[in-house]
Amino acid sequence: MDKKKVVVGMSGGVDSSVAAYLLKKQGYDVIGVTMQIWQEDTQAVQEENGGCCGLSAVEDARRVANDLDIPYYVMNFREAFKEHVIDYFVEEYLHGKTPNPCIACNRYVKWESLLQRSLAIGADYIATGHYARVVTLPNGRVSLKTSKTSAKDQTYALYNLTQEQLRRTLMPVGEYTKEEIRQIAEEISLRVAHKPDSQDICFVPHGDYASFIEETAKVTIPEGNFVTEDGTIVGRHKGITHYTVGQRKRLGIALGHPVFVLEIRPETNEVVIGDNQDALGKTLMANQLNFMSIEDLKEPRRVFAKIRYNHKGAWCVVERTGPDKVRCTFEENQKGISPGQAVVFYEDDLVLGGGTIIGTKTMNKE
RNA sequence: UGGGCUAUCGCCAAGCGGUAAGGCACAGCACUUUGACUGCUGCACUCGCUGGUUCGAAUCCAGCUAGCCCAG
Repeated sequence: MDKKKVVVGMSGGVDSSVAAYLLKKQGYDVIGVTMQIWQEDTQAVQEENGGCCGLSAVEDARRVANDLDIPYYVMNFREAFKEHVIDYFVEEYLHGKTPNPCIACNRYVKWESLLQRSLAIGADYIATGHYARVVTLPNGRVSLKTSKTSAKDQTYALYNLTQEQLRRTLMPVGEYTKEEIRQIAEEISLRVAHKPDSQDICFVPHGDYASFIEETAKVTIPEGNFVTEDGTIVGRHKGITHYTVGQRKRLGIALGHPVFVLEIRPETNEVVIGDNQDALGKTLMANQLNFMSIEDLKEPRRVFAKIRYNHKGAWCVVERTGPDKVRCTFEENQKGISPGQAVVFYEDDLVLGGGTIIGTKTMNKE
């Protein structure tokens, strides 16, 4: 009667399935929900995951919910997803940036649309199968703590959640390792126990995101020149959307030594390349800030920062340089600081906050 | 059409008589809820062509072909 009600976002995968199980076991009134985000109606029931079972995300989730004996619904979030994730993704690439759609999806779809609708049906919380831990700090702030093992930690993709969102969030999976989660799944005989982890951009199934952008934006991305920093033309590129700062492979130019993308210039349709040394940098600027463990950044702080999902992290000093702008100065050179990607700051195992990379020092001529 | 030089994987490039290094590019795999990075594996039964010398040649010799350079 006084049980807290929680909506669990179920993808049909192992993690969210176990999350639902754990919450039920913990005494919550659990409701399973699968979000329809990009799949066509007809595809939704045909989309395959892995070679043998061929069950759709919805089918898997529905069956798990049935096995766990919890109510289950499918909610349509295609509109929000298109606006906040797909359109954003396409726009960023067209402007020579490198977006992270997962972060946008978390912030605006899962924790905005899903949360709202969950609250509307009387839920107290929403929960997901993310490997992260929600913690309330002595200062009253709610933040994220890295998951039990750094081997599988997803706090990076969640740095953008607001205090209000975090207060309504449960992430039971963060207390376990991936192996433990799979083991639990096996113990309770979940049929998805051995389903492979998801990867790649979910709405671009075959990895060809450049074609996806052209189709979605209904534009043809023009070819252009590869140039070196001094302006020498060294080759032709397939269109700026095919590249990202720090990229080495698939450039198609043989200079006898490895070369990397240094910069993408949408104005001139040029992609600047250089050698390994040129690809390193110690400084980045970021905006669209969000703080978690602290309310605001007033003084420079030495923090551990990640500049991409799988970055091992690096020490830097972050300091405010504007109303919504910080500069981050690393102690060691970093490779592939890409505008559009997120930089997330950590203090010990707590997420301090983060922002969106807008450029490096050299690019801003500072 | 006098002289000189060079012709080895898509590109660059080792090799100098003993049975084809390496880098780039490319492909596959691993890693990965983004793009990348990174790691591993694969990638010339053949060295411009034709002969010759030799037990044995990409490596020496001759001719041919092509390109480059210097002279005209």
